[in-house]
Amino acid sequence: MSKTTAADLIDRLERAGIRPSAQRVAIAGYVLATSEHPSADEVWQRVKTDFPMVSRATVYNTLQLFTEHGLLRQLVLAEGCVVFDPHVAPHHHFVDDVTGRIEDIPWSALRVGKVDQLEGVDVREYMVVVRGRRTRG
Amino acid sequence: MSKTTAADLIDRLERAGIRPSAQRVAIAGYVLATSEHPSADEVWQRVKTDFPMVSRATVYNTLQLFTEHGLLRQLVLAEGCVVFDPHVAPHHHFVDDVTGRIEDIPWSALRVGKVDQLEGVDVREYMVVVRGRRTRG
DNA sequence: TGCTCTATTTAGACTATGTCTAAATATCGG
DNA sequence: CCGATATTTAGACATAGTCTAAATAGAGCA
Ligand SMILES: [Mn+2]
Ligand SMILES: [Mn+2]
Ligand SMILES: [Zn+2]
Ligand SMILES: [Zn+2]
Repeated sequence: MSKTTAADLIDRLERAGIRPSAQRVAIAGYVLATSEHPSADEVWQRVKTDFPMVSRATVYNTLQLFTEHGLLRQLVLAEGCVVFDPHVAPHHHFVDDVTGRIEDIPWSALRVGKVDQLEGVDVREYMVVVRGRRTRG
Repeated sequence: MSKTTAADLIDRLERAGIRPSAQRVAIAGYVLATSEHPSADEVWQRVKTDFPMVSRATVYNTLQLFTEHGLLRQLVLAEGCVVFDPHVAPHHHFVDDVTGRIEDIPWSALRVGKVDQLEGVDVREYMVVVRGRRTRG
């Protein structure tokens, strides 16, 4: 039953090399503990209930700061930002960190196992998303 | 060397149950042949070079129509639409089709093979993205 | 303590992009 | 051709990410 106290949060921010301002502690109190995978604006809405005067820019900047210091990851999974792919058969994707370009990986080029053993889900589709850099090729 | 002709495109649209208006054929001529994984606005910009008067609404509606008829897939992979995850260790994700909720799948729950055999890429990270519905559980 | 420099926060403008509407246009069946 | 339907259009609207200049808060030092 270890509840995350303000002192715990301050400690964590300081160990990450981040000065623990009141705003940053409030943001950390939500976003470092959630399992909700919130968008930046969702974090803003949520933090405002405890800290009404926090600005949108502070929340965005703080999330970026936490990410740079390894306390958060950014996942490109939010609905509403889609790209279109005329290749409708199952395949995987590679996203180039440098250019942002999305490339196809043939289904047979990777092997994914144990998907059918997932509990409590009715799987419609799945794919591997690989991120990195292109080398010579 | 089979170039996609307008007649081919019209045929494909008709077989999909879509009336082949001039705008739809112009949009199809780009988006059904590309390997670029474009966003809707990128499709709009591109199609406008050949068909300057096409409206944004038509492009968005047409992409939706093509998707509903199985000619396109929508991929949630575009940079700029991120969610934040305090769980920074490698893991996979399940996205609920009904609620949009993103849930963690432990790294050990799935098995991914042959990633190290990908040619021409320096892999920084990868994950499986599973989409579907929650059942009882 | 009070001063000065720096880090941080703020409001709000700005941009980009997805959505919606009502009117105009094109196409179809008869 | 005519009336009905399908499609397209311009532009308003909404949402969310970015940027800026000014205000505030905090740290280091006299
Ligand atoms: Mn998590
Ligand atoms: Mn493709
Ligand atoms: Zn693809
Ligand atoms: Zn996660």
